[in-house]
Amino acid sequence: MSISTASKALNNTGRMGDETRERVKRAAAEIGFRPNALAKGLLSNRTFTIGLLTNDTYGRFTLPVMAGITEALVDHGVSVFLCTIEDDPALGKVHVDAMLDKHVDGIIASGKRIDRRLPVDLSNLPVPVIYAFTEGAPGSVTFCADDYQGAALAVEWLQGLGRRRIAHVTGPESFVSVRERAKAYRDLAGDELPVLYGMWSEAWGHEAVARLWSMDGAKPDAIFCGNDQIARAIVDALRERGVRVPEDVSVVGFDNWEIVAAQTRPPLTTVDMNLKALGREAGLTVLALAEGRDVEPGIRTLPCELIVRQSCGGSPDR
Amino acid sequence: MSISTASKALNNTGRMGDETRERVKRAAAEIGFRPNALAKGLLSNRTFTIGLLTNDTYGRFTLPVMAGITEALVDHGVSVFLCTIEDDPALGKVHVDAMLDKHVDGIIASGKRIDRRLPVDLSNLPVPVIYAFTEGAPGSVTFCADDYQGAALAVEWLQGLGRRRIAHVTGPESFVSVRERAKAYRDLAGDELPVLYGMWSEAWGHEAVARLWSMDGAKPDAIFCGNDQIARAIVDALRERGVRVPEDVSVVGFDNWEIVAAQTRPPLTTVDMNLKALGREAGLTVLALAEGRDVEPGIRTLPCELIVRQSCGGSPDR
DNA sequence: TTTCTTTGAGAAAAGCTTTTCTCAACCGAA
DNA sequence: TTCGGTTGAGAAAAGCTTTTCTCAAAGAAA
Repeated sequence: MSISTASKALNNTGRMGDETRERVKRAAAEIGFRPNALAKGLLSNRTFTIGLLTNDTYGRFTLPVMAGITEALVDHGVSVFLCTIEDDPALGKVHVDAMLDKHVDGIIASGKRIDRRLPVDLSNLPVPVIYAFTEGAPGSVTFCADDYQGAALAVEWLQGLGRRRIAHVTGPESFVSVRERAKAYRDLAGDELPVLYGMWSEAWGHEAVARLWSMDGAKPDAIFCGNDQIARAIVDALRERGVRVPEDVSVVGFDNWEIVAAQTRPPLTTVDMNLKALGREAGLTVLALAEGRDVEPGIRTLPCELIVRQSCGGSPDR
Repeated sequence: MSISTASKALNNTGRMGDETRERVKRAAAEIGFRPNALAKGLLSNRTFTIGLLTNDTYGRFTLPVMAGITEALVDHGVSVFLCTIEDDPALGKVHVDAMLDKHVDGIIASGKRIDRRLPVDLSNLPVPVIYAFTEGAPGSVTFCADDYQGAALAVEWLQGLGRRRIAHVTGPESFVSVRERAKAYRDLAGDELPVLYGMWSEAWGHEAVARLWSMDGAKPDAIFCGNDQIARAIVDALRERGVRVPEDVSVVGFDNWEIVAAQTRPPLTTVDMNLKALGREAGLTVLALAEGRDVEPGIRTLPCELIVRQSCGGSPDR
C-alpha cells in the first residue's frame, strides 16, 4: 500500500476502488492515524491557527470576544493563540514575531477601548489582520459595538417606562464611547440635566449621586450610567439615601458585566455590547481573509441589546 | 551559496569561515528571513506551542494562571493556545484533538476549583499534561495554592491586630478549599463561633451578617471571609447596620480579586493565591517535560500571600 | 614533490502530506 | 488480434529546515 494511495483514500480525492478506499480508512481508524498538521501546513500555507492580541489584562472585554472567536472557529479546526501584551510595545513585538514564525493564518487585534491603538505595528504583515474593539489601521476591517444605538436603547427604555428626568452619569469624556453614549442621551433626553463625566469607578458613582441630590430643583427619576460599576455604586448610594430603586428612581447600566450587574441589589438592567457576537464576526472574517476571499474594509458596527433585570421596574415585556 | 551553509551559519553550527558566516547573517537580516517554525517542528518534534485547557468561562482564575504561563514561556518562544471548554466533554475532545493535531509540546489543564476534574480524558496523551488549579490525574504533576496556609495567614493577621472573636463566613462546604480554610480557622481561632457555610454570593454575605448579629452574646470583632465577594457584601452589610469597618470589625477576604477587593469601601485586606506564580511554575514544568527532563510527580502547593488594604485597620507593617 | 591533515562548502536525507504524473493492466470495440 | 480508452495504483516532487556525510582544495610536513 503506497503512501499516496492512503492519502487519496483518506481525503476522498483521486481515483481508486471503493473497496481500497474503505480498507485504508478502516486501517487508519484502527491505528488511530492523525495527519500531521505541521506537514499539511507546510504544504498548504494554512495552519488553522490564529492569534488574538490584546492589552486587556483582566479580560473584561477580551474574554467574551475570545469566546465568540473560538465558538465560530472551532468547527473549522482553528485554534487561537491568546497574547496579552499589556501596553508594552516590546512585548507586543515578541508576541507578533512568535505568531508570524508559527505562520498563523491571521491576527485579530483587540483591546479595552475602541479609540486606542495597540502598541504594535501590524501594518505590512504577511497575514491578514482585523480589529475588534480597538482602533484599526486605515483601510482595515474593524468591528465595534454601536455605542450610540446602545445608549439610545437605554434611554428609550427609561422613557417608555414613563421616566422624564433622566440623568446620565458616565466615565471620562476622553473616551469616544462616552461621547457617543452622551450624544444619544442628549438627542433623546434633551439638556435639562448636565451629563456628569467622571471616572470608571464606584467612588465616582457615589460622588455623582451626592452631586445630583444636592442640586436645586426636582431630583432625577432615572439615571443612565456609563458602565455597570458606576450603576452599581449609584444603586448603593441611592439605597443609603433611602431612595428606592426602582420605585423612585430607575437605573440602567452599560456593559452587562455579569459579575457586577447580577450581584447588584436589585440586579441591573443594562446594555450588552454583544461582544461575543462581535468575536464571532471577527473570527469568521479573518477566516475569510485567510482563505483568500475578499472582504470589504471599513468599520462594522454591531447593535447592542438591552438586558432587562430589576433596576428599572416595569415588566420585561414593557 | 548552498542552503545547508546558510542554515549552519544562522544556527552557529557546522564549520565555516567567520567571514562566510557573517555574510550569510547580514543577507538574512537584510531580506528579513524568518525560519519556518513548521518545518523546524516537523523535524524536531517541538512546536514551541502549548495548550491551556480550562472550564473557567469568566477567566476569574484562569486569566492570572495564563498570564503567569505566558510570562514564563514567552522568552522561550512558546505560544499558548487558550481553549475554554465550558463543561462540555464533546467540546473538550474537539479542542484536545485540535491541539494534538497541531502537535503542542504539552497541555496545562486548569479550572475554577481545585477538587473537580475537567470533563476530558487526558490520560495516555502523546504529550505531557500537567494540572494547575484543578484536580489532576494520579501520578501527574499538579499545582495548587495552599488554602490552609492562606487562611492561617488571614486569621493570624487578625489575631495580631488584637481581634479575639473572629467569625468565618465562607462558601459551600462541598469545596475542598472551603474545608481547608475552615480547618485553619478552627485550628487557630477555636470553636467559639460556628463556621457559616453558604454560597459564593453577595446575598449570602448579607444574610450571614444578619445571622451573626441576631445571635446572642458578644458580636464578632473580625470576620474572615471565604472570598472577596462575600467580604464585600459583609462590609456593605455592616455599614448599613452602622457597624464601622475596620474600627469595630475587621474584615479579611480571600482571592484578591482586584475588581472586587479594591472597589470595596474600605478596600479589602485579602489573601492572594498567587495564581500568576502558579502559572509560571506550571509553564516551566510543562516546558521541562517537553524537553524530556524528568519531573517528580505529585501535588505542589504554593504559598498564599496577604494583601493588606484598609478593611482591617492596623498599619500595613503591623 | 608527494602525502597527510585540516578546512570550508555543498549534497543528500529525513520529517509528513498532498498533488501531479506515469504506467501497467484490463476491457471493449474494430 | 490489435488498438484506444479507462481504471487503479504507485512514483516523484514540493514545501522548509536541520543534520550528517562527502568531497575538493588548500596548507603543512616529510
